[in-house]
Amino acid sequence: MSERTSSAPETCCSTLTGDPLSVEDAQVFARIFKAIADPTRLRLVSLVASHEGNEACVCDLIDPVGLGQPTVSHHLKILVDAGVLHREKRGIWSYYSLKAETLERVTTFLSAS
Amino acid sequence: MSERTSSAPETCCSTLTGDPLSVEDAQVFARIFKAIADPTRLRLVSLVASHEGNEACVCDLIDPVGLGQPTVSHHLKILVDAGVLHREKRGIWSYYSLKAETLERVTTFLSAS
DNA sequence: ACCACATATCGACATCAGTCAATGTATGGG
DNA sequence: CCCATACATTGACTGATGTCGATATGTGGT
Repeated sequence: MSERTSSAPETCCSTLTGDPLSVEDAQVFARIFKAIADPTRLRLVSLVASHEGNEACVCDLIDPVGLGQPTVSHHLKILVDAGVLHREKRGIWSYYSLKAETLERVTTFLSAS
Repeated sequence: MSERTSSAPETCCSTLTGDPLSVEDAQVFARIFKAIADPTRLRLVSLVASHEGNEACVCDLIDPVGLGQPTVSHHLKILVDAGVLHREKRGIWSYYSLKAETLERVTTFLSAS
Protein backbone atom coordinates (compact mmCIF):
# COMPACT_ATOMS: atom_id res chain seq x y z
CA MET A 1 0.00 0.00 0.00
CA SER A 2 3.02 2.17 0.26
CA GLU A 3 3.47 1.81 -3.42
CA ARG A 4 3.88 4.95 -5.45
CA THR A 5 4.53 4.71 -9.14
CA SER A 6 4.83 8.24 -10.42
CA SER A 7 2.20 10.42 -8.80
CA ALA A 8 1.36 10.26 -5.12
CA PRO A 9 -1.87 8.38 -4.40
CA GLU A 10 -2.85 10.59 -1.47
CA THR A 11 -3.56 13.41 -3.87
CA CYS A 12 -6.65 11.72 -5.14
CA CYS A 13 -9.08 14.11 -3.50
CA SER A 14 -7.49 17.49 -3.19
CA THR A 15 -8.98 20.25 -5.31
CA LEU A 16 -7.87 23.67 -6.48
CA THR A 17 -10.71 25.56 -4.88
CA GLY A 18 -11.13 23.50 -1.72
CA ASP A 19 -8.83 23.65 1.27
CA PRO A 20 -5.44 25.27 0.68
CA LEU A 21 -3.17 22.95 -1.24
CA SER A 22 -0.26 21.34 0.55
CA VAL A 23 3.15 21.96 -0.92
CA GLU A 24 3.34 18.31 -1.95
CA ASP A 25 0.00 18.27 -3.74
CA ALA A 26 0.88 21.53 -5.45
CA GLN A 27 4.07 19.94 -6.76
CA VAL A 28 2.26 16.86 -8.02
CA PHE A 29 -0.31 18.82 -9.99
CA ALA A 30 2.16 21.46 -11.14
CA ARG A 31 4.15 18.66 -12.75
CA ILE A 32 1.13 17.49 -14.71
CA PHE A 33 0.20 21.01 -15.75
CA LYS A 34 3.80 21.70 -16.75
CA ALA A 35 3.62 18.74 -19.10
CA ILE A 36 0.64 20.15 -20.98
CA ALA A 37 1.67 23.78 -20.65
CA ASP A 38 3.33 23.83 -24.04
CA PRO A 39 1.65 24.35 -27.41
CA THR A 40 3.55 21.54 -29.08
CA ARG A 41 2.74 19.03 -26.35
CA LEU A 42 -0.91 20.04 -26.30
CA ARG A 43 -1.05 19.39 -30.01
CA LEU A 44 0.75 16.06 -29.57
CA VAL A 45 -1.83 14.95 -27.02
CA SER A 46 -4.61 16.13 -29.29
CA LEU A 47 -3.12 14.34 -32.28
CA VAL A 48 -2.73 11.11 -30.34
CA ALA A 49 -6.29 11.31 -29.04
CA SER A 50 -7.82 11.90 -32.43
CA HIS A 51 -5.67 9.42 -34.30
CA GLU A 52 -7.10 6.21 -35.67
CA GLY A 53 -7.25 3.56 -32.97
CA ASN A 54 -6.69 6.21 -30.30
CA GLU A 55 -2.97 5.70 -30.60
CA ALA A 56 -0.12 7.01 -32.71
CA CYS A 57 3.53 6.30 -33.23
CA VAL A 58 6.25 8.95 -33.38
CA CYS A 59 6.34 8.81 -37.17
CA ASP A 60 2.67 9.78 -37.26
CA LEU A 61 3.38 12.92 -35.25
CA ILE A 62 6.55 14.37 -36.73
CA ASP A 63 4.99 15.90 -39.82
CA PRO A 64 1.89 17.39 -38.13
CA VAL A 65 3.89 19.22 -35.46
CA GLY A 66 6.69 20.19 -37.85
CA LEU A 67 9.59 19.48 -35.54
CA GLY A 68 12.50 17.06 -35.62
CA GLN A 69 12.16 13.48 -34.46
CA PRO A 70 14.38 13.91 -31.38
CA THR A 71 12.33 16.90 -30.30
CA VAL A 72 9.08 15.02 -30.71
CA SER A 73 10.45 12.07 -28.75
CA HIS A 74 11.58 14.50 -26.06
CA HIS A 75 8.12 15.99 -25.71
CA LEU A 76 6.49 12.58 -25.68
CA LYS A 77 8.80 11.46 -22.91
CA ILE A 78 7.74 14.43 -20.80
CA LEU A 79 4.09 13.56 -21.35
CA VAL A 80 4.68 9.92 -20.46
CA ASP A 81 6.65 10.83 -17.34
CA ALA A 82 3.80 13.06 -16.22
CA GLY A 83 1.29 10.27 -16.75
CA VAL A 84 -0.55 12.07 -19.53
CA LEU A 85 0.34 9.56 -22.22
CA HIS A 86 1.00 5.83 -22.20
CA ARG A 87 3.72 4.20 -24.28
CA GLU A 88 3.62 0.69 -25.68
CA LYS A 89 6.38 -0.72 -27.83
CA ARG A 90 5.24 -3.07 -30.55
CA GLY A 91 7.91 -4.21 -32.94
CA ILE A 92 9.81 -1.26 -34.29
CA TRP A 93 7.23 1.29 -33.21
CA SER A 94 6.32 3.06 -30.02
CA TYR A 95 2.60 3.57 -29.77
CA TYR A 96 1.38 6.42 -27.64
CA SER A 97 -2.12 6.63 -26.24
CA LEU A 98 -4.02 8.79 -23.81
CA LYS A 99 -3.94 7.94 -20.11
CA ALA A 100 -7.52 8.77 -19.23
CA GLU A 101 -7.09 8.44 -15.47
CA THR A 102 -4.69 11.36 -15.32
CA LEU A 103 -6.91 13.68 -17.33
CA GLU A 104 -9.87 12.69 -15.18
CA ARG A 105 -7.89 13.43 -12.05
CA VAL A 106 -6.97 16.85 -13.36
CA THR A 107 -10.54 17.59 -14.36
CA THR A 108 -11.77 16.64 -10.91
CA PHE A 109 -9.06 18.76 -9.37
CA LEU A 110 -10.19 21.80 -11.36
CA SER A 111 -13.94 21.32 -11.55
CA ALA A 112 -14.69 21.33 -7.85
CA SER A 113 -15.64 24.97 -7.86
CA MET B 1 2.90 44.90 -25.20
CA SER B 2 -0.62 45.50 -24.11
CA GLU B 3 -2.12 42.07 -24.34
CA ARG B 4 -5.82 41.49 -23.97
CA THR B 5 -6.66 40.13 -20.54
CA SER B 6 -9.11 37.47 -21.59
CA SER B 7 -8.10 34.98 -24.23
CA ALA B 8 -9.55 34.73 -27.69
CA PRO B 9 -13.25 33.95 -27.82
CA GLU B 10 -13.03 31.69 -30.86
CA THR B 11 -11.44 29.02 -28.73
CA CYS B 12 -14.64 28.49 -26.80
CA CYS B 13 -15.35 25.02 -28.14
CA SER B 14 -12.13 23.26 -28.93
CA THR B 15 -11.22 20.30 -26.76
CA LEU B 16 -8.08 18.34 -26.02
CA THR B 17 -9.41 15.01 -27.18
CA GLY B 18 -11.59 16.16 -30.07
CA ASP B 19 -10.25 17.23 -33.42
CA PRO B 20 -6.53 18.05 -33.59
CA LEU B 21 -5.85 21.40 -31.98
CA SER B 22 -4.93 24.33 -34.17
CA VAL B 23 -1.65 26.03 -33.39
CA GLU B 24 -3.54 29.10 -32.19
CA ASP B 25 -5.80 27.21 -29.81
CA ALA B 26 -2.83 25.27 -28.51
CA GLN B 27 -1.08 28.54 -27.72
CA VAL B 28 -4.11 29.98 -25.96
CA PHE B 29 -4.55 27.01 -23.66
CA ALA B 30 -0.84 26.49 -23.16
CA ARG B 31 -0.69 30.02 -21.79
CA ILE B 32 -3.37 29.25 -19.20
CA PHE B 33 -1.74 25.96 -18.24
CA LYS B 34 1.63 27.67 -17.98
CA ALA B 35 0.15 30.04 -15.44
CA ILE B 36 -0.94 27.24 -13.13
CA ALA B 37 2.00 24.95 -13.91
CA ASP B 38 3.93 26.16 -10.88
CA PRO B 39 3.57 24.91 -7.30
CA THR B 40 3.65 28.39 -5.83
CA ARG B 41 1.00 29.71 -8.19
CA LEU B 42 -1.22 26.69 -7.64
CA ARG B 43 -1.04 27.35 -3.93
CA LEU B 44 -1.75 31.03 -4.46
CA VAL B 45 -4.91 30.21 -6.42
CA SER B 46 -5.91 27.71 -3.77
CA LEU B 47 -5.29 30.22 -0.98
CA VAL B 48 -7.31 32.89 -2.74
CA ALA B 49 -10.19 30.48 -3.39
CA SER B 50 -10.36 29.27 0.19
CA HIS B 51 -9.86 32.66 1.81
CA GLU B 52 -12.69 34.39 3.61
CA GLY B 53 -14.92 36.23 1.16
CA ASN B 54 -13.35 34.31 -1.73
CA GLU B 55 -10.74 37.01 -2.10
CA ALA B 56 -7.35 37.85 -0.62
CA CYS B 57 -4.85 40.68 -0.73
CA VAL B 58 -1.11 40.22 -1.27
CA CYS B 59 -0.42 40.61 2.43
CA ASP B 60 -2.65 37.60 3.13
CA LEU B 61 -0.57 35.45 0.82
CA ILE B 62 3.04 36.33 1.58
CA ASP B 63 3.34 34.34 4.80
CA PRO B 64 1.53 31.19 3.61
CA VAL B 65 3.69 30.79 0.53
CA GLY B 66 6.90 31.86 2.28
CA LEU B 67 8.26 34.06 -0.49
CA GLY B 68 9.05 37.75 -0.77
CA GLN B 69 6.41 40.34 -1.59
CA PRO B 70 7.80 41.16 -5.06
CA THR B 71 7.84 37.49 -5.94
CA VAL B 72 4.26 37.00 -4.81
CA SER B 73 3.13 40.06 -6.77
CA HIS B 74 4.98 38.70 -9.78
CA HIS B 75 3.17 35.37 -9.60
CA LEU B 76 -0.18 37.07 -9.11
CA LYS B 77 0.42 39.19 -12.18
CA ILE B 78 1.03 36.08 -14.25
CA LEU B 79 -2.22 34.56 -12.97
CA VAL B 80 -4.15 37.74 -13.71
CA ASP B 81 -2.65 38.05 -17.19
CA ALA B 82 -3.70 34.48 -17.93
CA GLY B 83 -7.23 35.18 -16.75
CA VAL B 84 -7.05 32.79 -13.82
CA LEU B 85 -7.40 35.48 -11.17
CA HIS B 86 -9.15 38.83 -11.07
CA ARG B 87 -7.64 41.90 -9.41
CA GLU B 88 -9.62 44.70 -7.79
CA LYS B 89 -7.94 47.63 -6.10
CA ARG B 90 -9.72 48.92 -3.04
CA GLY B 91 -7.91 51.59 -1.06
CA ILE B 92 -4.40 50.50 -0.30
CA TRP B 93 -5.03 46.88 -1.07
CA SER B 94 -5.29 44.72 -4.17
CA TYR B 95 -7.88 42.04 -3.77
CA TYR B 96 -7.49 38.91 -5.85
CA SER B 97 -10.33 36.54 -6.58
CA LEU B 98 -10.93 33.51 -8.77
CA LYS B 99 -12.06 34.02 -12.35
CA ALA B 100 -14.49 31.15 -12.62
CA GLU B 101 -15.06 31.44 -16.37
CA THR B 102 -11.46 30.59 -17.13
CA LEU B 103 -11.40 27.53 -14.92
CA GLU B 104 -14.68 26.38 -16.42
CA ARG B 105 -13.30 26.80 -19.89
CA VAL B 106 -10.25 24.73 -18.99
CA THR B 107 -12.38 22.04 -17.41
CA THR B 108 -14.55 21.83 -20.51
CA PHE B 109 -11.45 21.70 -22.66
CA LEU B 110 -10.12 18.74 -20.68
CA SER B 111 -13.24 16.82 -19.79
CA ALA B 112 -14.51 16.18 -23.29
CA SER B 113 -13.10 12.67 -23.40
C1' DA C 1 3.11 68.35 3.15
C1' DC C 2 4.75 64.43 5.24
C1' DC C 3 4.97 59.72 6.57
C1' DA C 4 3.73 54.81 6.93
C1' DC C 5 1.99 51.17 4.58
C1' DA C 6 0.64 47.99 0.57
C1' DT C 7 1.73 46.90 -3.78
C1' DA C 8 4.06 47.12 -8.33
C1' DT C 9 8.10 47.36 -11.14
C1' DC C 10 13.05 46.98 -12.28
C1' DG C 11 17.62 44.82 -12.73
C1' DA C 12 20.29 41.05 -11.94
C1' DC C 13 21.18 36.35 -11.30
C1' DA C 14 20.99 31.24 -11.56
C1' DT C 15 18.41 27.66 -13.27
C1' DC C 16 15.29 25.48 -16.37
C1' DA C 17 13.19 24.33 -20.97
C1' DG C 18 12.76 23.85 -26.15
C1' DT C 19 15.26 22.90 -30.09
C1' DC C 20 18.59 20.79 -33.11
C1' DA C 21 22.51 17.80 -35.03
C1' DA C 22 24.90 13.85 -34.01
C1' DT C 23 25.02 9.48 -32.13
C1' DG C 24 23.28 5.30 -29.73
C1' DT C 25 19.91 1.27 -29.37
C1' DA C 26 16.66 -1.95 -30.80
C1' DT C 27 13.95 -4.67 -34.21
C1' DG C 28 12.92 -7.08 -38.34
C1' DG C 29 14.12 -8.43 -43.25
C1' DG C 30 17.29 -10.07 -46.81
C1' DC D 1 25.30 -11.16 -40.46
C1' DC D 2 24.34 -6.79 -42.35
C1' DC D 3 21.52 -3.18 -43.22
C1' DA D 4 17.49 -0.14 -43.14
C1' DT D 5 14.05 1.58 -40.19
C1' DA D 6 12.03 3.67 -35.87
C1' DC D 7 12.97 5.56 -31.88
C1' DA D 8 15.79 7.18 -27.76
C1' DT D 9 19.64 9.67 -25.81
C1' DT D 10 23.39 13.05 -25.59
C1' DG D 11 25.57 17.59 -25.87
C1' DA D 12 25.19 22.19 -26.96
C1' DC D 13 22.95 26.49 -27.54
C1' DT D 14 19.49 29.98 -26.75
C1' DG D 15 15.75 31.95 -24.57
C1' DA D 16 12.40 31.77 -20.86
C1' DT D 17 11.47 31.50 -15.83
C1' DG D 18 11.65 31.96 -10.57
C1' DT D 19 13.72 34.45 -7.16
C1' DC D 20 15.62 38.32 -4.77
C1' DG D 21 17.03 43.22 -3.33
C1' DA D 22 16.30 47.81 -4.45
C1' DT D 23 13.31 51.16 -5.96
C1' DA D 24 9.04 53.27 -7.66
C1' DT D 25 3.98 54.18 -7.26
C1' DG D 26 -0.09 55.06 -4.88
C1' DT D 27 -3.20 55.69 -0.89
C1' DG D 28 -4.79 57.22 3.52
C1' DG D 29 -3.93 59.32 7.94
C1' DT D 30 -1.95 63.10 10.84
